Amino acid sequence: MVKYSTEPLDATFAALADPTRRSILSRLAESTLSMGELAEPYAMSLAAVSKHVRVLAGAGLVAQDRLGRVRRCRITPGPLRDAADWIAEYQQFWDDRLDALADYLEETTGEDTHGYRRTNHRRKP
Amino acid sequence: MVKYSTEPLDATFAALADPTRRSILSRLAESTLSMGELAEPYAMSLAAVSKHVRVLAGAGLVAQDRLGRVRRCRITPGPLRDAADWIAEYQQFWDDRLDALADYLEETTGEDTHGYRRTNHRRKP
DNA sequence: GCTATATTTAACCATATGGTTAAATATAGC
DNA sequence: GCTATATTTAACCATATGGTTAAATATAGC
Repeated sequence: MVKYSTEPLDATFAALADPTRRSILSRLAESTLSMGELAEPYAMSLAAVSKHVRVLAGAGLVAQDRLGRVRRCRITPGPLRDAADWIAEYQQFWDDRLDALADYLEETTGEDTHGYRRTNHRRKP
Repeated sequence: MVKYSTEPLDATFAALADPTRRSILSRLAESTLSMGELAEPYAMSLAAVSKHVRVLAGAGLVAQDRLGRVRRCRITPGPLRDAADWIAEYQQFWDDRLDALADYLEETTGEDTHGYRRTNHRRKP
């Protein structure tokens, strides 16, 4: 119903969920670009691209510097680190797939190991 | 207007953009859980949680095994790896912040270095 | 078979999202 | 100052999202 907190991670992941926005970030990783340059390759209006940049800026992923009448965009990757850190918590799962499968089988066959299965594994190798 | 491709990354990042869904993933990283167990801590209906799990399952992040009338959910982290890989492309930016700032200043002062600024830097240390 | 339990599905609602075109704003440059 | 250019903002629209309650479905267990 209501938005709970609009945590930074919400905004970051939501910003990354759109292919146009990922493309924009990817291009800004190569060089800074004005709005016009940014919009050129996409089959949508400049106004639409402007909105996408606003979403990225709202998530703190992009900043705009005004140089005269042109707005030059650059990437500000801080929030990406937090997103990467969040995901990294799960890295063990794709590192140790067989292990995870073993745990899963163990669990579904009924053993009582509530919540403490992978305790002795290293989180970040 | 129309959805372009609904690429896997779109679905993955969109799924991660909701705090309830991140919480669900986080809990499923500890152990598998039935729908009822999953829903218990949240201030929303079981139907709402069921929808969240559907979104996660649609993104390939969660699978459900039917054991009688109970659906036991488990994490399937494959898509997380792809998301992490996507983000990792930008890691140099938060690794080398000062370097990036230098490049930015260089660019805004007008040097013609189109697109090949960070060429000699290691992408993945 | 009947009843209770676990879960999903349907119908609905309010708000968010991603796009449009047209108007507004601000600086460039003569 | 006037005109062109770069960009944003406004008003609008269709669809998606995240929630609700009520009904439907399916198995458990006597």
